[in-house]
Amino acid sequence: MSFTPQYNLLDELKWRGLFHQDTPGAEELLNTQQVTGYIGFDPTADSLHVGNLVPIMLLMHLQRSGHKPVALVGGATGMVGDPSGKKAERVLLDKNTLDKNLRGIENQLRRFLDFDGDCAASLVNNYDWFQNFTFLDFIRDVGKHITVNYMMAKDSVKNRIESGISFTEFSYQLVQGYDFCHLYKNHDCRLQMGGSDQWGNIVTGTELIRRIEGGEAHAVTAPLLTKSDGSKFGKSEGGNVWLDLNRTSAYKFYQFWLNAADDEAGKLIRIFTFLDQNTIENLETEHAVAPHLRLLQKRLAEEVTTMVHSQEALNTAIAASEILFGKSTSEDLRSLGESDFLDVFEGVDQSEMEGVTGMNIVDLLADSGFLASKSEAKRELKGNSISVNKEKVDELFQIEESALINGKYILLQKGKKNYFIVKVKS
RNA sequence: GGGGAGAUACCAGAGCGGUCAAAUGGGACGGACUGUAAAUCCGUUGCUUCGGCUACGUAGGUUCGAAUCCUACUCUCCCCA
Repeated sequence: MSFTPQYNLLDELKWRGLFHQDTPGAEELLNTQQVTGYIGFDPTADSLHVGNLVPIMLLMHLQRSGHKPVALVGGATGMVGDPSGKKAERVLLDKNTLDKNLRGIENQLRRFLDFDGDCAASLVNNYDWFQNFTFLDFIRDVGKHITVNYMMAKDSVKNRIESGISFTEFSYQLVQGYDFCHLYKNHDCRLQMGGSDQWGNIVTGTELIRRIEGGEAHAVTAPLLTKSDGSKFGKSEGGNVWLDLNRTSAYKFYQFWLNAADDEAGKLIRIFTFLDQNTIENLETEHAVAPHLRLLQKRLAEEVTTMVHSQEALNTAIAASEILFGKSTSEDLRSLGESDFLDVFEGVDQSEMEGVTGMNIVDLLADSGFLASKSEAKRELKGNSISVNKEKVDELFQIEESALINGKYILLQKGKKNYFIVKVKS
């Protein structure tokens, strides 16, 4: 049986900056056979965040190049805790939280992969094969094949020898390693991918496959994403940027990408979109000529928002951005119908209040919950940073009936980027 | 077990009887400039009914007055065994 991939996966990952290292022979395998490869996702929250998008892209590329992706959710490994990259022991999640997290993550993963056809993806949960695996069986059948010396040599363990590591987290690599072994045996899975911090865990898996099954399996890792200023990727002022619309609105999601720094945008657009090399290089050329137009960031934000959410979500996000950051005025705001207004500000924090007319701006800012205290409200007002319905106001400003948009909304703003909506109860 | 040093705002770190809501730097937020950038410059960074009120590890004490002095406790770090 002959197999030709749609494209050379590793070459593709390399020019996109998604390649860190692989095991010898991985490339040949991928170019001559259809390979089933997997990546595991930790159920640490009930939603994935933009950082998880990197492994998702890896799976999507795997599938697009003609191979079969398996997304694994860590119902079992999530109970243990991966020490990789962690400075201290983690708190264990309870079963209920774990279940909720697993369901949330599974639903999100489905969106990115095609579960039909020749390259049909599958979704597995390692709890399924671990739940009836007894401790004694595990240490006899799996633990016997790996020495403690071997396990201690891993960076994830070595880095914790000084500060301490529980037996639980120490065992983690064996549990994950066995996943690979199980998938090898039952799904003919011969590749595991992941971030470069997963290298140690993955190699424990290939080692187990060699010793238990006498087989050969491979690893491909992607570099860990860091921002050029050294801060963690995927955080914005408001914390993590999630894929769940209830946690991070389409508007905020779009803004996250739009705000990418110039020297990051080229890197990010390679990693997080499927645009080809030519298109990206042209965009970069255009961007270099007119950086203020930020074509690169706009295209990046459009592509990713559409991929993760939808075209409609993108449209809303763009509309909201135009209103919030364009040269829109108080009049533009008032010309919006109520449903448009709500759509535009869908992702903006809001609160409900009554008896707002006649209220002083200081009280409104503090009582609505937009600012923490009246002192802060006064401070910001003195600093000329507060706008009501897009017009700067001072400390003496009173809320009039005419300030209500559509008879019930007031748009508060601190600086350029912080918005808040007060919904007036009548 | 013995000896020593320390605990100050988001972080680092001064202050060592009143003039301390607490220097300075970083961070954060805001303003100017700009491209919803970077760099730069400027401002702000405990609460308040604007009378005050709470705050310098915790609890007491000395004093007209304490972040500063005393006592106990808790925790952290260092050295020796």
